Amino acid sequence: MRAFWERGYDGVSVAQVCAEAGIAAPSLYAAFGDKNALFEKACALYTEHLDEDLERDLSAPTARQAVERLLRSSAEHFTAPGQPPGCLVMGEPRLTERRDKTRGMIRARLRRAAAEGELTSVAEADQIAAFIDTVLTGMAARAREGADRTRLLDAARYATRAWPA
Amino acid sequence: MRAFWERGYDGVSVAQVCAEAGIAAPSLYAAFGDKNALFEKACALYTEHLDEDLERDLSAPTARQAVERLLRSSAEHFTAPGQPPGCLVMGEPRLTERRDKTRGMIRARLRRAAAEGELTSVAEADQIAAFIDTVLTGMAARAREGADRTRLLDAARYATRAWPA
DNA sequence: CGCCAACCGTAACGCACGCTAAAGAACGTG
DNA sequence: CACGTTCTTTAGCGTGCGTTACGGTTGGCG
Repeated sequence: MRAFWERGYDGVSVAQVCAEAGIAAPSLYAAFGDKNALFEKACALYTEHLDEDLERDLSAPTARQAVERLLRSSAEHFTAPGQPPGCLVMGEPRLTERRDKTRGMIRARLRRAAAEGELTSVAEADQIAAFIDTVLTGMAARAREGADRTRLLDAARYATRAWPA
Repeated sequence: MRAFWERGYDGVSVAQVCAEAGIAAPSLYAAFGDKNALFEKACALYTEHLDEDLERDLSAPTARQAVERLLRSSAEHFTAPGQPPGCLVMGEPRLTERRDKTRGMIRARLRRAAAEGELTSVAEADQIAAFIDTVLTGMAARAREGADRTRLLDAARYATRAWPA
């Protein structure tokens, strides 16, 4: 998981995984099948607590608080010490499906806010969702190329000021 | 250039470039040297008009207008019809240097705004620069995975509302 | 101690890659 | 028409990839 997280599916060779894991290739193949299956296992491990964290953040009483929490915890996750910078899901081209899922949850939360009167319309909710998606994607990419936590949190803080109270 | 733009350096094989260009490998090697030199030529072509466009956008009278123009023209560039979606520079891990240059120009423009009193401090300028960097990076990534122009412009519009007038 | 089964590392396969040498075609010049 | 130059094509090199067959080692059990 660490290797895929750092360098992506195509950037990691099976030999490198074997070296980092301290085992030989046949053992790895006996345990996981092939590189694809190994990657899916790594993804499953990575995304294990992702949905609940997401739901926890998004369950805040107001959409503004929900987005604030989401952006803040994402910035912290993308720069967690002892872990690779960025996000395995955001950095992997083939995981479009998983990203769409997250986007759908954000959009749903904002549409709920529109239905509850916190936002003026569903259209506004979708636009803000697109904006938040963009910021999250950017934060992950910036983290991977070395942006530190402070800078990401700065970006997150300004992003939450984007729509009027 | 199109091939590298669409799929990145590692995602493009010399054989594919040859097929798309309608020439054989030795001709390509005679003309460009090797894959790296070809890529640098493609980058030079891509970035040819990039700095002037950037300076044109950033030369707006106020920093807010400068950022508005930059975000808007970037959103349009990332979704230009007949061209690959996204940005060659933003999508290529090895072009960190080029991205840093763009970031430096944005930060310089916002620091100027701080010096001129449009922003309250250099610290605020740097924070807004980090935010704008993040949004730009995210817009390029979102464009590459299929986000349409409308969505990117929505994100750009909300990003410009992030700091008070 | 002897046996069997499970495990592990070595070595190799087929393939695609970046790259290049040498054969062959096209073309202007005498 | 013959020739020399220039470009293109064919074919192949070495390397690293994902993957797997095989022989040696280890460890538990009678």
